[in-house]
Amino acid sequence: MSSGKSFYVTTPIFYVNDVPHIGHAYTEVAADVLARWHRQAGDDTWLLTGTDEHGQKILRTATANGSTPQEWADRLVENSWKPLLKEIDISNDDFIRTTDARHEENVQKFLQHLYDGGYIYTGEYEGSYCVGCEEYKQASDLVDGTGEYVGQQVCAIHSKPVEMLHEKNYFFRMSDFTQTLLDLYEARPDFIQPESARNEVIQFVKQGLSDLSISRSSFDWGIKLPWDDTHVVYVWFDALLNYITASGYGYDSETLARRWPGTHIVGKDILRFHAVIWPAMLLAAGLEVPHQVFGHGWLLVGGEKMSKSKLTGIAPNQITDTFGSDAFRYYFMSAISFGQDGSFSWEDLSARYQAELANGFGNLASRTIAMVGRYFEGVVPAPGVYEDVDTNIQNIVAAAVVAADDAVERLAMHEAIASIWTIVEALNGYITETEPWVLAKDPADRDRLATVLYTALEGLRALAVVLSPVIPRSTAKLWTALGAEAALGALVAQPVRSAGTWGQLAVGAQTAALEPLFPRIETTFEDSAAGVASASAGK
RNA sequence: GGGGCGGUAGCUCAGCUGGUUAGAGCACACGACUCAUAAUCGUCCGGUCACGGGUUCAAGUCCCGUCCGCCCUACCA
Repeated sequence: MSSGKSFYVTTPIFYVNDVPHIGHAYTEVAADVLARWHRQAGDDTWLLTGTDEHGQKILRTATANGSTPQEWADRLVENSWKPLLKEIDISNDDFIRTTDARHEENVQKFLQHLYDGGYIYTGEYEGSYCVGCEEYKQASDLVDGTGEYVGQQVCAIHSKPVEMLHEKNYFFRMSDFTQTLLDLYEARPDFIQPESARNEVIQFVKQGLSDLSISRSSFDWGIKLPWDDTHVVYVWFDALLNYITASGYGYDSETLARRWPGTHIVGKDILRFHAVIWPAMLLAAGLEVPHQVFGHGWLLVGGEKMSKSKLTGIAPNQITDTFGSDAFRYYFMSAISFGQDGSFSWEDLSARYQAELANGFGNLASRTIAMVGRYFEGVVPAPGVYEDVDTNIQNIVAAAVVAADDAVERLAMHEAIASIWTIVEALNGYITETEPWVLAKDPADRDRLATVLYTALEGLRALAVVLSPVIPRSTAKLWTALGAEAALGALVAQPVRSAGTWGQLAVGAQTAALEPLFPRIETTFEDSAAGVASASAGK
């Protein structure tokens, strides 16, 4: 399992104060599908996710809820975030919290290292401070005043003027890295993907980078600067470091060398932090920059970025409760081009579930297993002489596996699934064309019948293996029904890159009856515009 | 204001470095079949490729402009 090359993939860490929505789940699923695929490919895979727990906002909510920030974070991690991972079957190898000792201690080491290297200096931060909010405001948070404050800029929340305050801060010399970063983007076109994201970052950096204020002294819920404990480190500086503090930085150089550099899957909103600030931090510390930063798109509901305030925010369990985790994973991975924005609608989800999972893949498994049960007492029959229609299937399977692996390598999960689906379509056509139910009527066609059903079973075997990273639950059921485990071992241990090699299913193995993998679901949409749907599982 | 991306069949989207009659899935209609989750298979229907210029033997595909949509514009997520 660990003999292959390293594949270290990360998700952003959840800001614990957020409410889990399908956007979080989407990122997690994408990273998880990649991780599962690489694991089955034999790569030395590591999937990291976790939570970001520092910052003034969390301190404030915790206080408002009558608890300490640590207790507050603990509660959210256990009640919201870990359950989310379970709900959508995320196979993370580690879960880091920014309040972990391994994180806090080594963030301090990192800071000290930069400080000693001369990359951090004392400066003065100047900003518009709102006394009501007790925080600095950006220009976008200010509006024109009215009434007695006409002509002034006021806080959008309190409608009162802001004060210009000066505060001693420590700054990171990020500006030093402007050219180095541009050279990096130039030398490694795949460093930032997709192309659109790369363009945006390059244009931004070309304007020149400023130094970054990395400390705060107005509150204390954060990691203290080792040389000045009146300051805590800026939350992003803290958060980004999770990717290396989780894998040995500062305490286990062997593990760090084995994992790092990693591949970061992020939403395009936080691309800049990962593609600009983070590499600059690493360069300053003399560490390798990430292998790749991939910025995926937004999920759009009704053509707009979904949001709670517009009632388009959707909790993952609204979907999984009705359609199941596999359907959730399949839908978002197949229906949306990874990297681009994608439209979500209940109608689309429901239609694809029905057409692709239930009628396409699920029914293919049902009809095949049922015929083997009926015509061969459930025993995998020995194939006879292969004809052109049969070898054609073999070729399609082999080609699909190669294409899928190539697509996953490019993080194009949607393309991978499309390639895999050519097998589903080919097999459904194959069965219709070869008419095993007709062959079954004449004993003289017994051999031919065996060949046809073995071909269908082998196709299903390959499908189970390559779809396992995407829809782990249903493929596991299929694997059991195929009676494959005895001879081949666990599904998750099946080497995905050789899934196309024909004839792996053991002749004589006992198959088992299969309940519908994706049962028909009757849905009604009461108010699809608002993203509200009621659905009930039908039988 | 600056920057990025997009505007292709009813819907969701493919169309790479320009090259024969612009593709897929879904939906719709019709036909075949009955192993299967009223599933499957086949066929038909459907587009002035946002708009206006330009380059070219040839443009959805390159250039310019216009209109429309989404996003970013960084320091306490």
